[in-house]
Amino acid sequence: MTRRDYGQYCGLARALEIVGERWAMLIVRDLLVRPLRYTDLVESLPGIPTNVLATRLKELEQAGVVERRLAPAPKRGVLYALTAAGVDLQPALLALGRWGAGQMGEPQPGDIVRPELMTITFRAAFDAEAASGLHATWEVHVADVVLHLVVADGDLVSGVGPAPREPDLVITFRPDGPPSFRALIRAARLGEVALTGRAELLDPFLRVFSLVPVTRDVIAAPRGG
Amino acid sequence: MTRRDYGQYCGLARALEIVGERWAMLIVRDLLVRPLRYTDLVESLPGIPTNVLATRLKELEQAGVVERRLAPAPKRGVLYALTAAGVDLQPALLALGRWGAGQMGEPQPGDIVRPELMTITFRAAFDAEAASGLHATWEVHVADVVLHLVVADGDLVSGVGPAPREPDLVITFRPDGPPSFRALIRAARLGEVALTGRAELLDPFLRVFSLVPVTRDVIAAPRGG
DNA sequence: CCGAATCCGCAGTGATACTG
DNA sequence: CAGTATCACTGCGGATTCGG
Repeated sequence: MTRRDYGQYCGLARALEIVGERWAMLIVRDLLVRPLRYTDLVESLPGIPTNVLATRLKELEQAGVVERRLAPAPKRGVLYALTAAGVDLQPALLALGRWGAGQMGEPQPGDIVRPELMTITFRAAFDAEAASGLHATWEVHVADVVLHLVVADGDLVSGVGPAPREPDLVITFRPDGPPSFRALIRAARLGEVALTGRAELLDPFLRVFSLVPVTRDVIAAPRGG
Repeated sequence: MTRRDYGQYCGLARALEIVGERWAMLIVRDLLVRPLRYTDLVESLPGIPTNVLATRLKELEQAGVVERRLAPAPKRGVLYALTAAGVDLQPALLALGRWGAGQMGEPQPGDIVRPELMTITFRAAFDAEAASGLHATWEVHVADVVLHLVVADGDLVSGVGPAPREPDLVITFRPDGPPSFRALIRAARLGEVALTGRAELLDPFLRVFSLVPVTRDVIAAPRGG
């Protein structure tokens, strides 16, 4: 058994053999936002050694999670993107992120906070049930970054950049401290964000993106056998 | 930043700092079946160095994921069990397991297959929608291990040992090869399992525990910003 | 500039032996 | 049963260098 091989016939063990190494899941997370070039990843993952990044990208490509693409016209080069199997990691990744969010306190001084990642946090926080019957497009402006959120009856599309069509409401957040999702929600609750458009869509926004603790599954009571 | 610290304010990064180290998730997986003693874990995780196990247990205890308990009367000693926060990892762990299951082929010679883990696989495979309105108790006998499954209208309780009440149907599987979940389902589909009780509950069993690929989330199309 | 490869020191891991 | 102790090894962190 190689170092990374667990030697068990188990889906979880298999998953960890593929994306369980250090930095691997964070690479997938960043690529869930959009395809990135090598150098984007380097600055997007503060502290990652370049040799480790290169190794992970090869391993993930080998495993069919990531694929190399040629970047389109203006800037030639390589783009790293998720394959379908890579995108399929999203539910697991969001679930892990939700759990971790519950284990987090306030941002520590020195913690990196990148507003682009809110794209993913919005997906993790999205409450499909609360959004049933709702149709709305928001744009969130935070720290020079523009995000868009399109909710259509229980479905969410979130990404960086302006909305594909005129947004119903633009929420502009000028944070004092780190531009985190929490800080945004806090400010929005307190009315400390600027609104442009249909301001009545702020309440649905807060209801649909709440990131409350997930309901706890019941574990079977131990019992002799 | 310490070695295991990612220095990012991100739920996923935080989660990986806690349960991202090698073997950690597999320890949590085994404790989701039932509390175990140190030596149970050693044989339950083939190949784990005992010093690594001891280190992980301390780290997970420190992080509030695992707690030490005193074992009850007949056999004194230490039991390791999940805290509420540890149990909360289950949705993420099952999601990762489902993804990994889709990346798996047939068991390799040398792969360990432990039927107790089917407890977890049943939870991962459980289709709550397909189970709505269904009330049934199954017992699965496979390779000297007894598992129970209690479905009550969209809810599942699965564990090792006999069912808490008389099971509606007992499914006995005597595998030729490795006693995996896949092999069980395959055998059940082909009628190669022994049934005791209400045999008409085999079909619901197969509908509710299928482990089909999850529906793929749509990723936002890349767009300039 | 992009996309790495290379080198070094060290921390985390694997394997085994040993102990209260 | 429930862990420590020891030691070789490998992967990681950090920095530098290199080719297109």
